[in-house]
Amino acid sequence: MKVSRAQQAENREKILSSASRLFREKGFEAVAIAEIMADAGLTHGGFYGHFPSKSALMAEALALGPEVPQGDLKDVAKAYLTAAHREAVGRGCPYAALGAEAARLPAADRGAVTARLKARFDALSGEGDPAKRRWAIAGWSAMVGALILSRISADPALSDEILSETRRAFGAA
Amino acid sequence: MKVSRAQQAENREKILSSASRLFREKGFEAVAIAEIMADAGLTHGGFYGHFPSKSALMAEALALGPEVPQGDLKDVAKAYLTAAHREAVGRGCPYAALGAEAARLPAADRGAVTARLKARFDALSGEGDPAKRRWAIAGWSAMVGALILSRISADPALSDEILSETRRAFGAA
DNA sequence: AGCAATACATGATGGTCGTCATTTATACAA
DNA sequence: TTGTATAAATGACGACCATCATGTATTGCT
Repeated sequence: MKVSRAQQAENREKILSSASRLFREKGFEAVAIAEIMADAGLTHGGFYGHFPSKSALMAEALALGPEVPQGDLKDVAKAYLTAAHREAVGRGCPYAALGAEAARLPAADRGAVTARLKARFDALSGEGDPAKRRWAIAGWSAMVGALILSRISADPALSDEILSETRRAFGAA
Repeated sequence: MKVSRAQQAENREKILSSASRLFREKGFEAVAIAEIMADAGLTHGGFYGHFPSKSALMAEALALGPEVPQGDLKDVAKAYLTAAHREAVGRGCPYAALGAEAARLPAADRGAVTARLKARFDALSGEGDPAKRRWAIAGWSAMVGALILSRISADPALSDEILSETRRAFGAA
């Protein structure tokens, strides 16, 4: 059964957002296409009318995710390094949830993520200020790393400490 | 065919080290038990004599990996944030290669990694010096994050920049 | 209004995987 | 030396998955 053009576009977006969330929650290999389609309210057969492969879907889903936060590093740290973000894997940072799996994608499929990454560094860097750019890169790395490590720790105290101490390293209480 | 006690222990270690490398290279779900066993020079059937499940193997394999590097943060950064480390995923840092997947393990299976993580922070922290501990946590987070982000980038220049700028943020040329 | 295009549903296929039951051959104890 | 415990090999099972072929109903054009 055919659907309207508008409905088709809507379905594509729904597939993409379902995939993005499920991939972050369970990992790329652990999610089946049928599961994504069901989550989007469709059946598995229609998938290949929207995307050429599961990897292509992953490549697009990776470049989704929350908008680049506004403000300087300190503000970003205060919003990013929270227990709520640690818990909400499915709605959180794609680099922290899927970074290692993104790195395993063939280089040809990593163009979109790379562009997003570049844009984020540019947004956090000053115009032509090398020192500021350096701290943007090292600082953003610290946030992603801290979130991942805090998620690994089975000890809640250590997990909290990783978040709070990294926050304080940015001068954010 | 039964083997000697020594041979059995040796086999177990071989399974563990093969698993550790393959998991880092390809991810947890992408590696089959038969593949691990073949890499260890055995067949798949013997696996469950050594480990109760694939997850249990993952939990043990995660706590393996390179020794905690000696020296202060600057020295660690110089050794950790290199192109060679970025390329050698299978022989590199388990947190950077498997961090997100480790976080998805049930808490009961994360005890060993958590202990390793704690030990690393303690090794990098001064004795009872809160400021030093803060920088150990934030600094180690930055290294793990930078390595992951540099592996995501499909643009070699950006990938190199992430490593070198983060290195310089530690005062390491 | 009628028809051709097509988006999604249904169903199938070939392959893979984790796990377990059974067999085989060897180590170790008696 | 002989018998038994057992580590690993072989093989099987049920489930699941990515992808594709075909059916079907609805859209959008003429």
